[in-house]
Amino acid sequence: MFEKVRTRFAPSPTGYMHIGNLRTALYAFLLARKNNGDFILRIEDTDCERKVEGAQDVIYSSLKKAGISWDEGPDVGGDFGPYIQSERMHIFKSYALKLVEAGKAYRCFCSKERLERIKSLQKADKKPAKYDGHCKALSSEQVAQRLSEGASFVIRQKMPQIGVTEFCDEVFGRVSVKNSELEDQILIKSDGMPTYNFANVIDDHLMKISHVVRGSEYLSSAPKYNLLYEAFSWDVPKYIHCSPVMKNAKEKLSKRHGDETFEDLLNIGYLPQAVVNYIALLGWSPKGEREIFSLKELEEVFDVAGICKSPAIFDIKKLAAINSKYIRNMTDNEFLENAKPYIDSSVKSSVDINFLVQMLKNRTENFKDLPSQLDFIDTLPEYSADLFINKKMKTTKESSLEVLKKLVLVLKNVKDFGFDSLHSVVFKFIDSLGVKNGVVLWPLRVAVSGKQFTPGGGLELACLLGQNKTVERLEIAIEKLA
RNA sequence: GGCCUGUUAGUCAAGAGGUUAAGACGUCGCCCUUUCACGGCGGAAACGCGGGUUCAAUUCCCGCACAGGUCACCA
Repeated sequence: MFEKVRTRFAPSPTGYMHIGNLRTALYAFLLARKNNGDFILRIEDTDCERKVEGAQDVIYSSLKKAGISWDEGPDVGGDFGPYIQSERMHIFKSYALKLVEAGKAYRCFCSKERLERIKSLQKADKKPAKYDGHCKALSSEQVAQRLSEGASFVIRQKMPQIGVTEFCDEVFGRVSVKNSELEDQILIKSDGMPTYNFANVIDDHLMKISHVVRGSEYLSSAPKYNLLYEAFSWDVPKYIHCSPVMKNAKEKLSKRHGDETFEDLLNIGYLPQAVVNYIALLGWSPKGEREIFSLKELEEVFDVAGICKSPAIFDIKKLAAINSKYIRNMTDNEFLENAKPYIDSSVKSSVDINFLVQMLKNRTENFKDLPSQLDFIDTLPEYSADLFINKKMKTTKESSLEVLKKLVLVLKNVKDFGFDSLHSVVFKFIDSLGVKNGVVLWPLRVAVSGKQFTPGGGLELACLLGQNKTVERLEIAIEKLA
């Protein structure tokens, strides 16, 4: 049996990190960490057509951004290398030959034409397409004969004809398939290269992988894998199949259809840790009611038992909510550090940055939103006088005009334009009018910002802008309303 | 089409043979001596359908529907 928990992530280098893949990597990583095991990164780059320049670097950098570290991999080495599948090609054939010698696999000389013929016949018969085992019965003389003729061949695994193969998936439970459903799968292609399925089993065994975490699309081929392990008398790893991350009830999230990759999410302003936290929750749930977990905390809490069987639809609103929680949990300095570039990009005039941070921290969902939220500071945007109308506050253009006319006089005479002083002056003013706060504060906020939504209240904004700008903008509003 | 798998509110999800069927996001309403995108409180909203088994089923079993996956010398 396996001495140690060893999991792996085996992406092919596509040039981006798919959300579903990242989640698979996360689960594999967490499982290893939780059990003081090893997490291995193996690059499956045997699909030459799909090769993309620099794609391996994307894998490294994305995982690093996510905080996922690996104990063995192409860049860090390890005792079970090489960790790049294309460098392992010499390994596989000898294993297949062992199976042939043991009578558990055989050479198949069937032409592609013949295979296609039987397939189309089966299809016409509405039977599942399956290799008919034509070459299984070839005698060793016949095989030697064909070999000496230089005939090309593939190596196929002999599947049992009767019985069932079943296994227990950690997520899906018992899964069983009738052996008669199974095809004599190809292990080695006619060019001498292994098929993905075969290489995978060999690599996982050689790398002593104890738990295979992967997408549920492999669920129905898992019995085939098991039969391979059995043919070699190897320990079968535990399987953890994960249902896909969907964009809606019918379609998977996919880059090809324009859906966000991990990198895309970071580019539109989501914090890597928030994304990791969110996708951990997509298809897995912790015991209690807590939702916010750092990676370190996830390493402790993670439990395969919490993985859910059904597909999960990706909901960016939930991500946004989690992102804002992460922002709120930042210290003021962390917040400033992250927000500074965005603030600077739209605010050139000097403002009290600490005051601004206080205002923004609890209201920011995504740093990328900041420039458009703050652009009013430098220049008052064009706005419609209709903004002054608010049913709930019972403000109208007329009431706003009246209030602002009086308010501007009050504000002109305030000595100390600090928040506390301003607050007491304005509330005294509100008192003297005998109206609800909103009747004054709403028009103030609109006049000062020209916006419907702002990152703070009217008083805060006035304080931020300072006396001159505030008075100036109130006068503009009065003109507009008059 | 064969086979495998899944189905709790709009979404993520907890859950158990007997529960007022959690929680979160979203949504709606109310509150706020800091007005809106903050905060607080509250509301609406779910066990796909049909049969069994059982005193009792959403929970177990069987069908059906719907959805996904898989059936390559692709990975």
